[in-house]
Amino acid sequence: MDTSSLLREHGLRVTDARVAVLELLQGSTRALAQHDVEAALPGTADRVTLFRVLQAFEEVGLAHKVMDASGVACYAACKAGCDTHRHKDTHAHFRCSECGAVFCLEHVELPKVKLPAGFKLRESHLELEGMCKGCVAVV
Amino acid sequence: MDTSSLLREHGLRVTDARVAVLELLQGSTRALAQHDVEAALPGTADRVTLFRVLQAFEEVGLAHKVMDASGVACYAACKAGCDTHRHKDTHAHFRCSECGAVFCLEHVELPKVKLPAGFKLRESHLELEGMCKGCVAVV
DNA sequence: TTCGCATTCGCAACCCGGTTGCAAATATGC
DNA sequence: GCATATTTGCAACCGGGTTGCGAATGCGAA
Repeated sequence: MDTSSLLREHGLRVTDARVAVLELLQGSTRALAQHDVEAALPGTADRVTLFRVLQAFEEVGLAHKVMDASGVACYAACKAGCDTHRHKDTHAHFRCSECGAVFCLEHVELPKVKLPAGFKLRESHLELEGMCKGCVAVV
Repeated sequence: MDTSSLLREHGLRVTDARVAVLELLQGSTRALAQHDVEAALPGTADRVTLFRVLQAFEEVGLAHKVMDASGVACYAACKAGCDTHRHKDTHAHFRCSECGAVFCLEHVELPKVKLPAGFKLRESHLELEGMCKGCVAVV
């Protein structure tokens, strides 16, 4: 599926900024902060536009949003199976404590947890922390 | 163990702000944002002081820091077994999507996960999301 | 191809949590 | 009670996130 069709299919108009960002996300193994996107696509769009593009992607189910260790939002392209109302909900993330990169891990089984009485579970996310391949290599 | 001794034991001087904040955290079932602490202890200390108190608690192992859904830091008193260099590392948090509260869950088993080649795991955190007792009751 | 309208963009400005530098206040050991 | 290292409060700064609004643009219809 090409990028433009993918955008249209999710109800978004096709613009330079959106195409560029979506392709960037799709080509990345890690989740990118707005900051990273700005750096990777210099001069492509205003920071507000990037903010809105990423926000829109999350709303329509084109990208996941995940917080890095310091609380800044990072985005990763969704795989097929996500849509506006329901993102793939069993999802794991790996955060590198060296470089701060966030990686998405697919196919992770999550444990059953018993919650205190009265609590209702909706989603589970497993957050892993350690060193990524690149940083292990450097040290 | 009383609060003052606990502070001294962790190498911190005993001050009004620290005692008040530590007791607040210990008496709370949920993790508190700096904002919450300010609201709970009006006039006790400047926001910078609260920031530094919470920061100090985390450094010496008196409190855990955990991000809420929007990336703001929340703190919860550590149970015995945490120290300066090593916080209890298998820990689960429950975030209420209604009120934003963060609860700590003890005694949760985490699954083994196989990471991509070259990655090194150090800690795991399970993040659960849903509705807390109070919010379920309201709806 | 051109037109019209709804959407999107860029800018300026604002908000808020987090953070620092520094001088005044204070906890602690003697 | 004194000296000193730590802690506090203030003012100010920072950066990510967010909004309002007029200008530019995508896209369906003519």
